[in-house]
Amino acid sequence: MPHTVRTEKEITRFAGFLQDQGLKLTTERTALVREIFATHYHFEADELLFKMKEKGLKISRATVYRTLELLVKSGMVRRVHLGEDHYHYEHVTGNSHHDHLICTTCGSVIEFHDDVLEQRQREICERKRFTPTFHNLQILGLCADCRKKGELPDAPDRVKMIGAGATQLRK
Amino acid sequence: MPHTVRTEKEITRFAGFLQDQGLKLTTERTALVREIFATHYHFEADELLFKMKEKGLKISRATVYRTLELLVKSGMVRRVHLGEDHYHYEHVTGNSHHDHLICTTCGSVIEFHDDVLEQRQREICERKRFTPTFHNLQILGLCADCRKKGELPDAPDRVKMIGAGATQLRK
DNA sequence: TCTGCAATTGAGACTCAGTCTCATTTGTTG
DNA sequence: CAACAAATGAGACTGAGTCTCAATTGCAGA
Repeated sequence: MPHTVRTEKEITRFAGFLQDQGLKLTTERTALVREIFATHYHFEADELLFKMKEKGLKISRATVYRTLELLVKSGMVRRVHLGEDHYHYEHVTGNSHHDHLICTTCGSVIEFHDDVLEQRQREICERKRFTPTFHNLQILGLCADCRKKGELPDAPDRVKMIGAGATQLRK
Repeated sequence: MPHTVRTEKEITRFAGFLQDQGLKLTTERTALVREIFATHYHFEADELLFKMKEKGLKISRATVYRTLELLVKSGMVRRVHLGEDHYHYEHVTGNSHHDHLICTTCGSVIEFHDDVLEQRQREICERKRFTPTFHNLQILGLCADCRKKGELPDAPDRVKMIGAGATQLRK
């Protein structure tokens, strides 16, 4: 599979970040960035580990987590809560910030961005003399498809997720 | 320490819920509800376990988690993410829903509620034909006090928390 | 091109929140 | 008060994520 121009650009971007920090661009890091930017949904750390293994690249769990941490620091990847009890990751492309509608029945995730919401949040912070750096909004509920199928909303504490994912990934 | 009328009322409410479900009101559950409704900040499950132990009531971890689950189901307690990698809990009193401003420097949590924000979220859901059941908004940043002290905002992925809490709670 | 060495890696031990099991105990209904 | 389902405690277990340390590797300078 040929690497797209896009992913190669991201590798260059990451290389620049690493250089600035006096860190090194290794083959493992390169492979991980390539995979992450070829993935267009929210993924879990262990899922990424598993996919690398599938491709015959043996990269340790520690390296996966370490690289994700660097990518988050560089701003190229975001770590998000999607109603489950562990993190998901998503790559950040260009215009960047968005929030999530999460279907508690089928697990699908709809991204959205709304300037009115953002502006109102800034106003609230101002009133409370709070300096925001980041925010995180998940709306849980039932997507149009599940609604149509006559599903009933789950209790909000019982969010099950579908995943492109692979369970029992370890060892 | 005398139990307030308020907490006794909550016990009655929980008893009603349990009865409806064909479940039993045990001494452990009563003690936990009392403690939870006497606590006016966001607490962790292990913190609750530890406080019970401190009071000489030995209630197992399993019971603490099981009771919290029931309380969440009954709507009397809410499980929230506060930027850390595990859950916090808060009791729900009366008018209920709010969101959180979380200081990434000192860990303080400011609650707020804003109807404009809520209304706008409903509009967004409508436009996406999504049926919301619940939402969750955390704004991370720097509180007024930390701002005054000249603290700089942490990276958003590095949220440390103060706690009224007790580390090394197990066993 | 080669060298030196700090940065990086992998393997696996470890942590920590949360779940599960099962033998024993307890609340409630008849 | 008996019967029995529900609940409990102890501790084993799980799964995500972190840490350690010896071995390896990228890269800046000779």
